[in-house]
Amino acid sequence: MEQTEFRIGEVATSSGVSVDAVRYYERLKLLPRARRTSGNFRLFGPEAIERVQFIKQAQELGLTLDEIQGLLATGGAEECRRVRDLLNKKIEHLDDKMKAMRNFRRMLARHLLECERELEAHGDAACCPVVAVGKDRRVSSQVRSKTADE
Amino acid sequence: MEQTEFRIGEVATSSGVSVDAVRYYERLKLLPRARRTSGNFRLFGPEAIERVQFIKQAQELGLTLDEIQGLLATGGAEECRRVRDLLNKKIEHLDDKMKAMRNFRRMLARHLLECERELEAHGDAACCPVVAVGKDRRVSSQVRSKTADE
DNA sequence: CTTGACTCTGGAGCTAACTCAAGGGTCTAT
DNA sequence: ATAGACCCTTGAGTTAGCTCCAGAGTCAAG
Repeated sequence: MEQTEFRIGEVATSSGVSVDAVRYYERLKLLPRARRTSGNFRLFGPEAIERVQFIKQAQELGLTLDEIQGLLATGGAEECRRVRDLLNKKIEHLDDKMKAMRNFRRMLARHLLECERELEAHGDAACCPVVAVGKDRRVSSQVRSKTADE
Repeated sequence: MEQTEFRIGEVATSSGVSVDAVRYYERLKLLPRARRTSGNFRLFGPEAIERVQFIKQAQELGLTLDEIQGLLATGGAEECRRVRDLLNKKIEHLDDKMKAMRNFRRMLARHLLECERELEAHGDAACCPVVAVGKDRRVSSQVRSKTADE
């Protein structure tokens, strides 16, 4: 039969974080306070595991625990609207980021190509061209006045 | 005529970081040590600005200064190969991340939809469904044995 | 009822990436 | 030559997100 209660260690290992981290999340209210055994051991439901995994995922994409916190509502209509707005913002943000990522990827790929051409051409005498990174980007306009415009 | 020398403040403001950060990058060798005026003021060339911008970009995509450091070679063939390999790894990594991002985006979008449906249907009596995040993801398999397999 | 693995709390310590402060020089416009 | 904006170094402080520790209690198996 399916297990429905988990002690902190199980939650931790089955979602790939430390028990300390789980307690930490609880302190920050990213997890609802777990109920306890008579001996004061935490008992989590399976949704806790899922939530920890959600947290990890979101984190890897650069959200802070604070932002993640915001995505995890528990309330009624008011809260729901707030979460909806946040979701919208976050999605937009993700879209921007994916675009930036594609650009950056292109840049790296270009450097990679240069790198390989250089090695091909000059072998052990090659001189890595990646140093002059960003060579072809418009930059340093409006750096004119040293006493900058307020 | 084009300006070709910049003091630290110009580098900082024109690439959107603090002067402290610029000095910090120099200490970490993300920037080559700048030459100095007779009065010991740093003088940077325009490539410093570009490099700082590169750093910022990379950072926003989740690279650490350490990793970025690795991408900025200065050496010969050996180094070039190292950078090439790193570039390859990073590109692969970026691809993974973009995929994860698309998934996460989909998840958020789904939550958003639920959120809106709920608000539509129940108005001010709505109860945010985002709490039960990750509901439809296969999870908590192999959480069987409490004394985990080493 | 003992043993060994697990858990508890509270608080200190750690890393990354800065930021701030003190105390003192430099530069340039007037 | 002086004011005010800028810069120097050294070193300490900050925030996020944990991790580690001590000292003590709990739980399941044998």
